[in-house]
Amino acid sequence: MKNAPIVHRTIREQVATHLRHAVLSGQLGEGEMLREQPLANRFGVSRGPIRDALLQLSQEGLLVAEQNRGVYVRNPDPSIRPLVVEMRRKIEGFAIEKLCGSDDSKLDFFEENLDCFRAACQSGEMGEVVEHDMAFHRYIIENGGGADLVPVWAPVVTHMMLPYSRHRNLMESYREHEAVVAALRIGDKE
Amino acid sequence: MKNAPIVHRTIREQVATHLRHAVLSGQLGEGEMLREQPLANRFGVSRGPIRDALLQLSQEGLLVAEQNRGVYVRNPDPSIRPLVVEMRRKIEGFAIEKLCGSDDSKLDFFEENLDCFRAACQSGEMGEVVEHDMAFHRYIIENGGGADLVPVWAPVVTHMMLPYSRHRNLMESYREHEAVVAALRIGDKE
DNA sequence: ACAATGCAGATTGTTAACAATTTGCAATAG
DNA sequence: CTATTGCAAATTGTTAACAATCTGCATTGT
Repeated sequence: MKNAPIVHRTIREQVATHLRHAVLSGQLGEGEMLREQPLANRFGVSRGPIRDALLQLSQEGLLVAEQNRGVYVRNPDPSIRPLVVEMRRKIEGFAIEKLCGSDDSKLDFFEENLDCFRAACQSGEMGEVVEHDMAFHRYIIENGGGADLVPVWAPVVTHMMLPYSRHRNLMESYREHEAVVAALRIGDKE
Repeated sequence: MKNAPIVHRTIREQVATHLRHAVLSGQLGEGEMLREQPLANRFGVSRGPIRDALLQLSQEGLLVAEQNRGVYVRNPDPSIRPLVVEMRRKIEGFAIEKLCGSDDSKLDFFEENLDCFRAACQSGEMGEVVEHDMAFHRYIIENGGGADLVPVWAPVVTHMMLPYSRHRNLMESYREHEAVVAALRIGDKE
């Protein structure tokens, strides 16, 4: 019997992805404080899983946690951006290369994701855009690089997407994804 | 009035650094399970901070957490090692470069750290070795790259140090540190 | 004999109460 | 009037009990 895709995620994961989307889609401004109790009330859970989610997002570099003082949205330092951009290219290039000689069934995911991503970009729903954009890159890493590459990749892509949540040409991002998928189809290594 | 260096660290941090040293110094073998209650008893605290520490170390890539099944020491995938090595070089090179034209008072730290590191290498106390090795690299990142670079760097250096905790020439590592400090003294960029 | 089912134990996930720390403001001394 | 001290409220850190989930093994039915 085949397992359906996981439905039972832990509360921590649900809160973490929700907050991640909220920050990357610009619903939460830079420097904005995130208090535990209000978040717990808002999600209808206790503070425990909220704390876990905030700790996780702090580790990813999306938030900054100060001891006994709370957590706020990171204001990214632009000076390290060139380094981060180069690292993202290196990591995803590494994963894509390994993905080339791979099963064609993988392409099905990309086709579907591309459709969703384009629709989201056109509608301008930033929450949806972030959702499918992250899913696209994450799929490349998990299937090409393996589980060990995920912890290395996560903070990099987080820092990449942080400052561009606002002023960013959505359709341009879409064309980049499109180009990657096209290259994968013909097995190119570019 | 001047604040003394922080003495009040949170339990989560203490547990996290302790476990990190335990894994990197080889006291915990690959694949070994880490149960929450036994750890809580061992440290004389409750499960809460232990859970936080395990989550943090999982995010760093040192441990692997499976839902409702526990946490174990990661068995690093050697195939991604070349990529990780290159990333570490890029990151630390970036930070060291920015550290070059910097205050000479910074050198004091390196001198002292170098002494401690050499002593630890000679005595063979792996716990101490890991302690000062990590402190050396972390100081470079925090002072050269800024707080924003830490989340990106942490998983990389973790994955770097994981497989080499055992078969690794300690004195060779020491000479590398020595060379870096010597280069910093004359302001070299290498 | 063999596979499916169903407990019991162990383990993680969640909750709510409690403790410790920080912060802003008011009272007070200089 | 200014600076310092000392609460009081808000907030995070910790704890212990409770709930949900997984694992292994015995039982059962075929």
